[in-house]
Amino acid sequence: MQNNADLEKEEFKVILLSHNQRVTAPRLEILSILKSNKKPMTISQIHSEMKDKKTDLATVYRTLNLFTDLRIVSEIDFKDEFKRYELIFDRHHHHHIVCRSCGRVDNVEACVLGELEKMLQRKGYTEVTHSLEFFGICEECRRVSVSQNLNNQN
Amino acid sequence: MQNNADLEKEEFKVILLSHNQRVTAPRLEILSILKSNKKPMTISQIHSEMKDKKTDLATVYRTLNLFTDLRIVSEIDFKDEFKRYELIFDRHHHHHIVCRSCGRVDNVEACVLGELEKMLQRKGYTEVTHSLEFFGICEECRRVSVSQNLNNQN
DNA sequence: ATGGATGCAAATGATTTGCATGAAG
DNA sequence: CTTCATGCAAATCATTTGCATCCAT
Repeated sequence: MQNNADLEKEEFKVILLSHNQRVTAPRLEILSILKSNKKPMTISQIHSEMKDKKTDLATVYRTLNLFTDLRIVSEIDFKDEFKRYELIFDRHHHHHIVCRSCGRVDNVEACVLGELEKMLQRKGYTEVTHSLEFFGICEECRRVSVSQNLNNQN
Repeated sequence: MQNNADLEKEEFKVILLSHNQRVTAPRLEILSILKSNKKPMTISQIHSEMKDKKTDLATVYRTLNLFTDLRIVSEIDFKDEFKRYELIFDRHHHHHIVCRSCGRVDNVEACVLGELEKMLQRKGYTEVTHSLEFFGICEECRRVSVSQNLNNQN
């Protein structure tokens, strides 16, 4: 009888093999970390969550670049200095909203861009994709900043 | 009688002064370059278009960071290694589509995200903005690649 | 005058790369 | 056994920063 970890490992093997890629320990562990985290992760977050501490940062970079090319992950830009990565398979298309103050990330499930993409295809573009991120101040940060302003009034 | 260049210079002075910023030659020239180019530009594109060849790259970086903070320009990510910048004032809100093959950039005037932003505000987020870029293969690149495939068939 | 902007040079830091070794198929 | 992935170290390259000087106000 297989446990969850084994099942997951089988799933990841299938993914790698179906892309004609070798199954290696770092690749499996990176996929597992991405799967258990529900939010886009930076390279160094991924690296520091690895149990296998001898895996080099360069391997993590190479692996995520590979996965991006294979479209196993998508590369996400939150307008800071780090690229972030998120699994594509097993999650439906969605976007994010990032709090400009605390960095909190929520998913935005709705996507209304199908019409725009169709319009672009009518203009001659093919293989149209898009990258969309929202930025704002989350409720908690707004509360904190309001109470700070009150404190400064005395 | 003022010519166009003088008028433009006056416009840029007003912008800088209204943000309590000093009017300097590099700042005026960078604004002018951004205005005459209708597409987002990289730092090094901006720098190489400057007539004043003694302006340092560091100054261009500092100026664009300043303009971004002041929301005079917006910083745009085309998922390559360079940040790009575009004037905000005097152009209405729009997005871009970038050809993944030749890099050609077109404006996408329609924006259908007002509803989504309202939904996010109902969820507690304030000061909501978004970044949206499209990627695809433009008609010309598709034609080239089709004819290349034909050539390879003989 | 004087605080801020610039040029110059050096530092920073994320990302990439060359190469020898080890592991996957 | 042969191709490809990895570890390690060094290189790369966009971007930032320290500092002396210059200039806008």
